[in-house]
Amino acid sequence: MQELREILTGGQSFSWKDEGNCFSAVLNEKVYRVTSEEDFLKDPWLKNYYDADFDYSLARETIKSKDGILASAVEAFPSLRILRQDPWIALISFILSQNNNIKRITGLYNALSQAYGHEVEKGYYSFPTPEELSRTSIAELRKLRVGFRDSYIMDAIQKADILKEIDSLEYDEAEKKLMSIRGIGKKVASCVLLFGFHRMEAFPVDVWIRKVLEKYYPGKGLEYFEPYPALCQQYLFSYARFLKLE
DNA sequence: CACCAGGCCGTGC
DNA sequence: GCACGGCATGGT
Repeated sequence: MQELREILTGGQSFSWKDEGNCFSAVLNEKVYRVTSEEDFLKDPWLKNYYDADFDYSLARETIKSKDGILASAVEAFPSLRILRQDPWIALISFILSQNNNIKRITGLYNALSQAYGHEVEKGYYSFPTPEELSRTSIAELRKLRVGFRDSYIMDAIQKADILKEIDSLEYDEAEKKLMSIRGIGKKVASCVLLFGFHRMEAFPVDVWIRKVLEKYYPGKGLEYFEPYPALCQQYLFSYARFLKLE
């Protein structure tokens, strides 16, 4: 449970709710409830979502051998991984994420689900599709307290078809395409590419990563984290928040 | 009251 | 190209 908490509610996905005795999420038109890694492995859809076929133990060994900081991060969060989320969900999630905290991002995610998604099980709402969300307006979004992100969400709805092209594009082109949506800068684009399209070459730099890089990796370029930049980034993100780096 | 949170936009240089 | 303030909201 503690292992799963960081993966499911640590800032890469906002779909999961900590129910106390399990984690639940409305995905793939149903409510999933999990308490352990095995729960992901025994369901085909969840197994893919959990990125079960990737050799994380090999990656961990490689990353651990780089330096003491990464070694400590890997030890602290041994089972960390990159979930394979839905591109649209990742897009809106990380629009909500800017200048915001994880708790409130999750709250807004749930507010959108209740308002525009559909009830899959009593009290459990799916995240709205682009079509469902297109019923909203700037005024309604403001009522849900999304703040200045309202116009960003509206533009993302308009340009949702962009997501269909991303898989066929090189990273830089895909990034540029996503950044043509209002409110999508380099950081949000990298999160969408990583968490929504599983582009493992992504390296999202947020305030926490910025602090880690300044403190522990001054002067180092991102090539230092090859061949697992995204995983290194995720380990450092969790570790920085764990340490409450100042 | 201040400052911050998985940032981005517009402006000025 | 880079630095800066503004931006909605809720928490500390």
